[in-house]
Amino acid sequence: MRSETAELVLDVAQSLAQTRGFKGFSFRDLAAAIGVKSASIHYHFPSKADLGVALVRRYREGFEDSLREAEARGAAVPGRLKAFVEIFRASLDEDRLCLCGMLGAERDSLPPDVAAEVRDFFIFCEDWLATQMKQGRQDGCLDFTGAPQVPALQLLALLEGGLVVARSLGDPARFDKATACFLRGLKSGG
Amino acid sequence: MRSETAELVLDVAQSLAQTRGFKGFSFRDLAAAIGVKSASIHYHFPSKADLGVALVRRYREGFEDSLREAEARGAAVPGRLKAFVEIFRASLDEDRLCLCGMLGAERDSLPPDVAAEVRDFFIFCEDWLATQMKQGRQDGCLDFTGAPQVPALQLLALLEGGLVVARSLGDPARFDKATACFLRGLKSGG
DNA sequence: GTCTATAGGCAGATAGAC
DNA sequence: GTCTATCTGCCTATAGAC
Repeated sequence: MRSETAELVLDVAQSLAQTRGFKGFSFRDLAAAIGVKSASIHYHFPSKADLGVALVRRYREGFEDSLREAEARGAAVPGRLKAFVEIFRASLDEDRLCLCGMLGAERDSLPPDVAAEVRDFFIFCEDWLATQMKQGRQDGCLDFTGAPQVPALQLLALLEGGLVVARSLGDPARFDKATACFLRGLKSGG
Repeated sequence: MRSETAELVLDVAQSLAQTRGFKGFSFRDLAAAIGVKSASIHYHFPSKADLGVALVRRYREGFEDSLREAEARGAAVPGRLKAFVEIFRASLDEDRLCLCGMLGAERDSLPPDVAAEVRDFFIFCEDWLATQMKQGRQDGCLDFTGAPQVPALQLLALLEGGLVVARSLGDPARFDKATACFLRGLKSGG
């Protein structure tokens, strides 16, 4: 279990990391935002690398929870893919990137442990998506040729890149167009 | 005309920006790499914002030159799209991102002038790609429904995101699979 | 758990000699 | 054009009181 303050720190850190990047916020920024001194942040997370690892791990767990929930709702494959897309889309509403899209870009200036967590996140996404693609084709609701890994990778890349481009242009609609048409193209008879 | 040293500075800065991000390199880094002192860098580029603007502008001009060259070669639309993809792919060979993919992610911690140049870059790419898509459909070599802007955006996002994911996973082949299959899907009869 | 205080380093930027 | 020297400010991180 993590203390309330530690969770608050992670909330603020995530928001700043998704907008400014890992090097774009400091312990002082976090401290000021929650009304403590930076030394207190170090009490909860000794180093910035520790904070980064916790940040990405929690982020991935959030993804896993959301997706499990979509599966538990009994959603079929297209609904599950839509749920996946909407997690990304929600970031855009707050003018943020995917945390791991941001950190993945910054890889070479990241503490190695953090970079490893980002890698794990992408692997998780690719695996989950590939599983859905395979299942969808079996169910007859998706139509594509070749390995399920390919549309999985395409969707993941489209989402990560779509956030960057749409946010840079200040136009979320561009993200919506690109992703909606991609999903439509995957559907059998679409 | 820019001095030889200034061009050298831009070369090093571009390489570092594509790997570590804009906040991931300093005037001292650039100076050390080319064997001068940081004050000399300030002589050529008074502020880091000035350097950033010059960097992105030169990058876009390089794109424009490469694409004009592909058109001048008499390449048809599929060949032109391939040329576009290969500019991105070349970054991956050096374990770099697209400069504007990186800077676009970092937008909120960028000098405003630099962010504006990045926006211009994306607009240019979208326009160029949309023009190709439209032409390709007229020529009968591309097959898609709806506005040409949509596959243009999809390809741009796929490339930017594909670089981040593939580089994060240390596997350029993932970029190749995703992009090759996307281009194949666009071709009529494919 | 949070504080004050501080160490030690690196950042962008400038002044002025050569 | 490049240099030395320096200013000012921010960063991560730690020691030790409360």
